[in-house]
Amino acid sequence: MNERYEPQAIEERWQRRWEEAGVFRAGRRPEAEPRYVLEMFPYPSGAMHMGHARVYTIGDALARWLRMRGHDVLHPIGFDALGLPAENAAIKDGRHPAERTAENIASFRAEMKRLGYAFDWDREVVTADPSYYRWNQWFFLEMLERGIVYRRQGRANWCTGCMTVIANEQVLDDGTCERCASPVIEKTIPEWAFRITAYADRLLAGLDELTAWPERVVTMQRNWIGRSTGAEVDFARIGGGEPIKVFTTRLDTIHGCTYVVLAPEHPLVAALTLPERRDEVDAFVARMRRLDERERTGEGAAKEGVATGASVRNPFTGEAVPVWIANFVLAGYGTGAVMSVPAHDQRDFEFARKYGLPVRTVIQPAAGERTPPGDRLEAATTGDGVTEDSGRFSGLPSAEARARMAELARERGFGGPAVRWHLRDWGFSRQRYWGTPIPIIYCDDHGAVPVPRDQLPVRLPPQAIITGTGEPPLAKVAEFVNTTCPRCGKPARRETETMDTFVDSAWYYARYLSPRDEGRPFDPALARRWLPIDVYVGGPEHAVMHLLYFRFWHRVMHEMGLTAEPEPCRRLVTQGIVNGPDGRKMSKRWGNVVQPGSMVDRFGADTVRLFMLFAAPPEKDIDWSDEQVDGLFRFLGRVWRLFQGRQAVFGAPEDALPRAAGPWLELRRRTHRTIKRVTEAFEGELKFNTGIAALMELLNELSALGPAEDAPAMAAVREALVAMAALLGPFAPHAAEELWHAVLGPAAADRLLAEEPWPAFDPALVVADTVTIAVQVNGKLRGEVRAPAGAPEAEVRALAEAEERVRAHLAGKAIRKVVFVPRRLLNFVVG
RNA sequence: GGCCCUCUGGCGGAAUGGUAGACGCGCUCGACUCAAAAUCGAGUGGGGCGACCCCCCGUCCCGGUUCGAGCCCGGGGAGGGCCA
Repeated sequence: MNERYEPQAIEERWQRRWEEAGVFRAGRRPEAEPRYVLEMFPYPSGAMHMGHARVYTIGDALARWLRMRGHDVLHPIGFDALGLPAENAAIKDGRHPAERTAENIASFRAEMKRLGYAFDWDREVVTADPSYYRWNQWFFLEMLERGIVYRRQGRANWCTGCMTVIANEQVLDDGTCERCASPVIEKTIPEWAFRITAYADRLLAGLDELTAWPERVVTMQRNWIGRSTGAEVDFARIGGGEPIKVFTTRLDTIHGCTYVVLAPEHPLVAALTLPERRDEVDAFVARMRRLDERERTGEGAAKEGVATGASVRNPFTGEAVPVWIANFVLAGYGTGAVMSVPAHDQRDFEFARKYGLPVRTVIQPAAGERTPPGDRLEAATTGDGVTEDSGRFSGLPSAEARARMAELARERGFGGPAVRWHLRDWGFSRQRYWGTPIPIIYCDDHGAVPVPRDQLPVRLPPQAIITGTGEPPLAKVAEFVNTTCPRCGKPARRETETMDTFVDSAWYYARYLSPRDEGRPFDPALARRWLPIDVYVGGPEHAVMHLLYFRFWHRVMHEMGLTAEPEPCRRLVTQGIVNGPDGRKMSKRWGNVVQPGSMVDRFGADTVRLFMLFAAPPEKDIDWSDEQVDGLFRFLGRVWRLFQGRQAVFGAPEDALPRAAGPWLELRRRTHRTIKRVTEAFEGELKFNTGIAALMELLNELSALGPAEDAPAMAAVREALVAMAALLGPFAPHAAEELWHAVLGPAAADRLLAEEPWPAFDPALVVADTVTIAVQVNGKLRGEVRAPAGAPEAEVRALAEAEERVRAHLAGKAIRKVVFVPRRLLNFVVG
């Protein structure tokens, strides 16, 4: 070993050795229990940043540890290479996204290799590669046949000048196009969608099985799926026509309904509106259409609306109530229409007061102060209670009223119990270039015809001109668009929209199983061995969308018989952000960006890795800290010098170990306790920071000891050194290899620590034979005594009472009670 | 507004209801050196203390349960996340 710790001198060498030996290839231990460790694959925009270094370091430590525990480990990596940022960058600098993406991937790959991640590079998957996205197309066709993919009418901003779809941000406040100043109208255009709502109940129920997912993520998914039970009722239109369906969770309040509100996009708006109200309504609707959901219903947005002049009949009271249109009702949720009960819903209350609509109290609290009549109400009372002024349903508890009223609606045929979901179907067509082409051909005679499977992949034409105007760039590539109908052979046009990139990330983990498979997306036999993923590490920002699509897709694959279990992943670890040294988010704007690459140059990969793991537990945010990093570099330097200074023990015979005594026996205990503590850092909650701290403690103790003179002492030191090198393996793998080989010498020259067994501790050595017991008087610490670990209460009490300080606090007081916790504490309760 | 999370030294963070502050950073002092860097050693929650012993206070605040609460329960505050 070198005299000094110089990471630059060793890291590359070990990376090469690992690669040559292929130690990180999955499937090398067919007899062993498999483990699949996965980190969310990166979107390679620009260079790798600290956030990436953190996820991959966390996953890598786990993967390396599992390998040392004897498992056959699958730890693959790939690149999420399609998508908007690459396309936008291409628009900006005029380069083809494929070119830039390839460069970025090469840079990521190099950085990852420099950090020494134990990836099985043979399985690398790049989603921009037609050999990957052809399977997106294949799944699309499968799902189309199963009715999971369908075509629906979506809404989009259509510029009457550019004759194309444009994004919300491109529409100016006056409703004209940003580039050509022509009016923008809302147009319904067909789009493709996944029927994820058909899986809502299963996705919800499946959450119960995800016991090793962070509770936060499970809750977010539950809220996003958002099951609510209530009732649907029809409000008949006065003057006839299609009734207005409303969904409500508070049917018990319907006798207090004083108006009905529709979303601006509700299909009946135009038909309902009286001629004298039309101008005002049209203006309002037009204005609302230009705002997205957030702007309409968000914090700052005032509740506003307009009356249509029309009325509908409350099916329970027979009363006519006015129909309004308002910004806070969303077309996509429920039926796009709500019954408003201002007395018992705050939003309805505010709206009613603003527009002078009547307020009628129909619920009284079960106990306590009565709710005043509507005209004297200051705020809505929103809780359940007992109905009043509700005809034959008066005097019922809310829950019972709801059930009975829904039942009546069902009997009479104007509604009934209903369940609503917040979850919407997943519209996945994009008017973009850099995505998976949707394998559909439009024929004048046969409509939308699926591309036959043997013609996949439908490749992205490289010559597309990318403009970012909203019109699909593929539409301009004649060679791509013009084709023939697979059914009749007549000229036909290809679909020019591409798929959302969430499709790519929905199933990539399965492609890693057999990445070069040309006959199917992956090998189901391998899926039975490796899936579900044992640990999935990634950022909490993916808690809802990605992880929900990922679960959805897996369920579909499960139904197709491709996977054995319905859920894709057993355990999820969400890691925190790496902020700049100033505690702010790393960004060019703050000038606080620290590149992992430059840190590897300065300190070596091992120090950077140690920092990521030592700064805090994985799920917490951390601030980059040069001082803290310095400290970890120093730690490795101290470890290095320790080994340097103890070379005399490298050859010590193991059989002398049992004879270690005195401080050397204490050292052995410390060694075995350290093994236990570091092992625990990987089990259950991940606590790499305390695991590394335990190694630091062992180092401190070892450094404080004088030279080992006899065989047992030398053997004890050697034992500690070997353990330390091995325990360091998952955290600082390069230094660990070097140190481990230094101690073991030529005998181990052809072995690699990376695949050695994880050290075991001797249970007899982790329990101390003498313990320090705290002595309290009335719960306050007044001393401590040393006693044999198995000492009975009486013996410890005698020792404690002999302590002067304890005696002083006991003097003149009567001992009422003594609490004894073996090995830990003795508490005198005096009075 | 709803749901959820967090709050411990100067800083990052440790603590199965049982000695609060492990470990690291920073800082102070010392050793080595002509000097510096590097390294090594000692100290480091606040207060009463010149020093020791010792005592008091201390985990956002208030209350409770308990022999004993950073941890459990109730109420409040501040900060953050997600959703609207």
